[in-house]
Amino acid sequence: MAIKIEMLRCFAAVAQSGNLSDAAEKLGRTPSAVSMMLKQLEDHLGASLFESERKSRLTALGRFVLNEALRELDHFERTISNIEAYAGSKDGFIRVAVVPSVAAVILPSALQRFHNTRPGVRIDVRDMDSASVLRELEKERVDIGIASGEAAAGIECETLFSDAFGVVCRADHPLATAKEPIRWQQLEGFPFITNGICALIKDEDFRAIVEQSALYVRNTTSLFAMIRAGVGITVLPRLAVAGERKDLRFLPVADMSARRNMELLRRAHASLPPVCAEFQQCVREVTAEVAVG
Amino acid sequence: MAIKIEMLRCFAAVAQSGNLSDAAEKLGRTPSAVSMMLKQLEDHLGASLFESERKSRLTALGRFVLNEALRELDHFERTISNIEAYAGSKDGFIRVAVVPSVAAVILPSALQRFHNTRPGVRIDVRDMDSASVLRELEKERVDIGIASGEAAAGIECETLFSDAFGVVCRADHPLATAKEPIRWQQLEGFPFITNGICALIKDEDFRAIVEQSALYVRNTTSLFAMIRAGVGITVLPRLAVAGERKDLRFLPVADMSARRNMELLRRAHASLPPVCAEFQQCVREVTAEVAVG
DNA sequence: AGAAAATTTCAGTCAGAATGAAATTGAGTT
DNA sequence: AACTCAATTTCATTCTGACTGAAATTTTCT
Repeated sequence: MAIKIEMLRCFAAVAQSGNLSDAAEKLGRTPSAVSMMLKQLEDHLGASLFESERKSRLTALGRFVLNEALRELDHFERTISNIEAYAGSKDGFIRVAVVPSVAAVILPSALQRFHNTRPGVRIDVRDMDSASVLRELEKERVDIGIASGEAAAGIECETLFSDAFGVVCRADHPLATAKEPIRWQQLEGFPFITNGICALIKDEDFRAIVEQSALYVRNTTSLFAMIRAGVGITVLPRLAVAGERKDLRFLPVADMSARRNMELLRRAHASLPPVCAEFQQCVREVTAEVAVG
Repeated sequence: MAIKIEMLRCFAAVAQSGNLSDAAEKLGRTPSAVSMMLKQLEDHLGASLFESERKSRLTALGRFVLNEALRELDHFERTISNIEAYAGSKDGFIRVAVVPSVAAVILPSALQRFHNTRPGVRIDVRDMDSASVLRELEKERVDIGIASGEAAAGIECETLFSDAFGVVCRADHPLATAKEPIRWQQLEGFPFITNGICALIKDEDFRAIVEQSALYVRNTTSLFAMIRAGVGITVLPRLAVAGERKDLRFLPVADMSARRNMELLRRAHASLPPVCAEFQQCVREVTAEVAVG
């Protein structure tokens, strides 16, 4: 029997819960059903996925398969929800990919404004990093993107606003009391947490700071958690720190070139429905009102 | 009933063959089975996928679903073959993503050499553009990449060779007889076909040429076909033109900065099996022997 | 309108997956 | 080492839902 998606779902559930009965519960099946399906998969592959009979500890193959399976299940689920969303929308359907900070600060108002004039149009918003926004746009998985970074061929872009980088630290950090904009050299000696957006700053004094950093954190939530915990400081655009202002400080920096441009992106030559243009207009208006940058 | 992958496969087959009975044949099912499955899908979505009863002409929803379905089916198939390849390899398993020119020129010898010392190791090679190589590497879908372009955070790179850009045209093109390296301004007035790699050349004289170009072609095969047909000329790295030399000319250019570096890429901190290192060594050796750049 | 082809409907069949009980295995305990 | 308890596997049975083939319907072409 060929591998089926149900087998992957089943295996993933077991691998993640670490035992068979919990997985069975999660899947809404009896343990025996899960056991048989797992056996089928192992028979097909001709090797075992777990180290022992008790289903904790994966083999190397198991880890590999789990990785692939999770990816495939996620892809499948996104495909289905994309299709269902499109089918369920009578008056139009717009898919938007944005970076988290825009999703948090700009989009809520833009969505509300758009919804007032066009209540029937369905909008799918996904947040991801800038590179992924570009990619999803190229692959025609979304209609509109908002991200920083240069547009690739075949992508039109229009600058929405420009956002200055600054130092992010706890309120009780020595730098927090600085009266002047921070120079990169001042960061020297303080534990620094590098993040994905740091790659945009080319200044060599700053690169030196990044070089010395021992920590690289992708996820913004854990990044803030670490700063709160006093693990170190980081550098982010102002917009990314909006909403975290209570216990954290955003300190302007002297390097005026440390900015990112946020671009409104769409595929060139794509024939988007007219509502798409209206939605973009909402985004522009809200951006102007929020008056960032 | 929820959407299942079989429904997508079924729909894609019908949409692509344009009629139900051929699709049924292709799927190894009877037409009635296919019809029922299709009906299930349409019922679930609450809208029809085809314009008329005869299954040619898709609705807008149909086109959208076909797009998504093909993507998903491809993704699924790749997941399965990845898993089966890993499971079927006793002595190791290496996944490589490379740009087409390297796949054609460097990899064959490198694979052969590696296979001589390590016959049991399975290697999966996929060719794609540079951006996709990076992406596949980041997503842990491949272990090793060969591509041009700057490495993102978390990716180690090592320059393999440097490849000069040149003008590609038919043997009977006026420029083909030039004795001197071509200057970008000389391209003015000739129909120019832009391609994906052109984005790497920043020279503003060249950018002006690209601006005026009315054609953008991604696929290398059709790019060569168009040049052969006399539609226009283009600019490519030397290696990408290797093997097409019979009827096409590769003309060196005066702009010495027009080069791309080909990098050997791997995830930093990834614990790759030792055979991976051996394979990389084969690539380095073959590169040195072919002595490109 | 009529013939031919394609598609849908319907009832019956069949395959494969799920169940529940019983057997087996594994980990921890005395 | 024997025992206990829980987890897992096996097995026979049941059940679900997908497939088939024939008949009905619809569409297209003449």
